[in-house]
Amino acid sequence: MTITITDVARRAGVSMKTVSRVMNNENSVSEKTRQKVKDAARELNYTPNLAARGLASSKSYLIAMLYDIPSPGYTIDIQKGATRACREHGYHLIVEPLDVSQPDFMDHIENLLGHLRVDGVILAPPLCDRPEVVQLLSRRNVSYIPIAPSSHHGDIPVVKMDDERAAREMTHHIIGLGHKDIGFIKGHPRHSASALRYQGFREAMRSSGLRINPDWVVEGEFTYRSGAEAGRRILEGAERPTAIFASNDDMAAGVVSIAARLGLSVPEDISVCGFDDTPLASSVWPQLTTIRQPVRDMGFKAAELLLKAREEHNISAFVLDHELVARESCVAPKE
Amino acid sequence: MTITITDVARRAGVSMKTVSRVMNNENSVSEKTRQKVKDAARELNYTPNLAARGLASSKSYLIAMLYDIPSPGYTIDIQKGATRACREHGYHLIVEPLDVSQPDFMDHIENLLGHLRVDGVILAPPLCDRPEVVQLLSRRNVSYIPIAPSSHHGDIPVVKMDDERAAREMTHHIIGLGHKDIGFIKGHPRHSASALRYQGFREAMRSSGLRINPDWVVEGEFTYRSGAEAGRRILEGAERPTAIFASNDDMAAGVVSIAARLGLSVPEDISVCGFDDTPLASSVWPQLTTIRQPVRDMGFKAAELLLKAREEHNISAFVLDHELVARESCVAPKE
DNA sequence: AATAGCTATGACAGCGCTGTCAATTTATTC
DNA sequence: GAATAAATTGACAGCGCTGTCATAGCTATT
Repeated sequence: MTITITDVARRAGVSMKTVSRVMNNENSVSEKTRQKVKDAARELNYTPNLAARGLASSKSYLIAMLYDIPSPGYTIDIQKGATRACREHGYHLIVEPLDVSQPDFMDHIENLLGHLRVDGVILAPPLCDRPEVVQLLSRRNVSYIPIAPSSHHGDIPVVKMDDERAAREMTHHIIGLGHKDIGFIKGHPRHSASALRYQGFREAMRSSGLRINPDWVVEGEFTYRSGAEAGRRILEGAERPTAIFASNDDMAAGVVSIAARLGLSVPEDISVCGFDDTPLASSVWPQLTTIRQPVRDMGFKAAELLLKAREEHNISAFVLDHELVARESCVAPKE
Repeated sequence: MTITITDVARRAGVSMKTVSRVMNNENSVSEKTRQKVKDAARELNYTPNLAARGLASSKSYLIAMLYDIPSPGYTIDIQKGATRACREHGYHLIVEPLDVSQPDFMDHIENLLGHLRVDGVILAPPLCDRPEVVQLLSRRNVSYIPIAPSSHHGDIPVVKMDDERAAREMTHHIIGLGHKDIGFIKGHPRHSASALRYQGFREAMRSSGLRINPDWVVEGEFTYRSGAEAGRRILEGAERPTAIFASNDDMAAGVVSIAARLGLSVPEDISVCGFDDTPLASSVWPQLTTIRQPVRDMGFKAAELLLKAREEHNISAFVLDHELVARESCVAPKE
C-alpha cells in the first residue's frame, strides 16, 4: 500500500532512475522534468524509503551521537543542534548513551557500527578523548567529529569554543564594573577546560595590571558542593574579594549559597559569576552572570561537518562564539 | 568487503535462510545447526545489515523517542532506559527533539515516520497529551507508548509512576520523624502531577489525624524561584511549620536558599523535602530528601512494551516503583 | 554535412536480507 | 515396518531503491 518510486515514475511519465535523481537533488535533470517529478511526488505524497535507499547506496542516512554521562543539559543541547542539521539534509539522529565505566561499552559501539553503518558519528566529551573509541572509529573508517576535545585529532576538524577567551572576557567584564579584588575558583583539574579558564582569568588580570591574591584562588571540582567549600575558604579569610569568578555555574551557585549562610548577600556584598549558562544559572536567585556556551551550535556544526561537502575539512577547528550573559549576580562593588 | 549472510551460510554449510533463522532467534532450528551457524558468524565477525533486514521484512529495527523541552535530566534518563531495552532486542533509538511552539513540529514527525518507518514511538510528556500527535501516530498505524500522560489513551498501555502514593509516603516519612506542623508547596497548576502530589499529602495528613494549616500551603510553579517565594511566604508568617514538603526539587532548593537568607538553617531549624531526585537534589547542600522517580525504568518499560510480544498489552498501565531517598535535608524536629 | 562532445534519460542488475512454500529429514503412531 | 505427523531445511523471488553503463537527443566544431 505504500507508494514507491515506481508509482511516482509512472505518474510523472519518466523512469525510476530519473525520479531517483530528482529526489537526490542530482544536477543532470532538466528543469522541466524535475518539476514534473516533484509535482508527481507531492501529489502522491511520496517519501523515499530509507532502508531501500540505504541498501542500494550503502549509506544509512543516519548519524549517531555517542555520549557518556556528562551533564544532561549539555547532551540535550547537542542533540537539538545536531537534529537541526540532520533535518536539513534528510538525515536522522540516533543516540547511544554509553558508560565508559562499564566493561562492555565498546561492544555497544561495535554493534551500532555493525548494524547500522551510520554515516557519521558525533563524539561528545569526554568520549572524544578516549583513544580506543577514536581508534575503533577510524579503523572502521567511520568519520566522526569530536566536540570540545582536549586531545589532539590529527586532520579531523573539531568543534569547540574558546574557553580561555571567554574567561578573559568575563574577567574584563568584572573589572569593567569596578572590581579590583577578584577571587577565582578553578574547575576540576582533570578537565582541560579548567586550565584554559584559569589561564584566561590570569591573562585578563595581568593585562589590566591587577594583582591576583593567591588566597583567593581555590581549586574546586565543578560541583555545587566544591564551589560552596571553595567559597567558604575565600570568604572566611581576613580580607575578602569583592567578586568571585567560579569556573562553572554549579560552583557559582555553591558560592551564592555559602555567602548567604555567612550573612553576605549577593550581589550587594559580593558579586559572583559562573560559566556555562546551565539551567541552574537562570533558576537560582539571584540569577547568575555567566558565559553561555554555544552547545547547540556545536551540535549543529558537528552534524553539518559530517553531512556537507568536505570543502571545510581542511580547517582544523571550528571555534564557535560564546556569549557573556550579564545577570543579577554581578554588579559594581559598593562605595 | 563486508561480510554477508551468504558468507556465513557457506562457512556453516547451510542455506542463507537457516542463518537468517538463527540470527533472528527463530525456533525451528536444531540445536546442532544453530550452534554451527553461531560459530561461523562469530568467526567471521558477522553482523546483519539492518537496512537489508528492514527492506526485506518491512521493519526498521528502530524506535523513536519524541520529546519536547522537558527537563534535560528526565529526557536523558528515558533515553538511557529505552536504549537498554533496545540493546536487548537488537534495536536502536532515534531521537526527535520537538518544539510544540513551532508551527512545523508536526512536519518533523511526519518526516520521521515517512522516511524511517520506525517500529514504535515513545512519547515523553508533555507530547503524549497532544491530541494531534497521538492521532497522527494512530492514523499511520504506528504503535506508541505514552510516558506519564495526563490524558486518557484508550487501549494503549501507558507507563507511569504513582505520584499520589509517593507524596503520601513522603508525608508519612516526615510525620514519622516527629513533625506535626508541615507546610506544602504545590506545583504548577497545569501539570497533572501537581494535583496528585497535593492529594497524597492531604491524604497522609488526614489519615494521621494531622491538621493542615492553610497558611502553609502555597502554590508554586515548579521553579527554584517560585519555591523560594513560596518558602518565604510560609517562613515569614507568625507561626512556622517544622517541615516543608515542596512538590519538586527545584522548589525545595529554593526553600533551602530562602531559609538561609532568613537566618534559618536546614535541617536544624526547618526540614525540607523535594520530589524527583534531579541532579540538583544531591548537589545542593544540604542534600535533599526526595522521591526518586523511576524515569529510567519508565524508558526501559516503554521500549520493552514496543518491542516485546504483545501479551502485556491488555494491561492498561504499568506503574513503576519510585523510591524515597532520605538525605540530609529532613530530620526530626528540635526538642 | 559529418564528427565530436555534451547533456538528459533509461534499462537493468543487484544491494543483503526475509517471506513463502515446497522438500527433506526425523519422530511418532498403530 | 508402513503410514502419518512434526520438525528442519532450502530454493527462490523480491523488498524499494541506486550504481553502472548504454542510449538518445543536442549543440558546437571543423
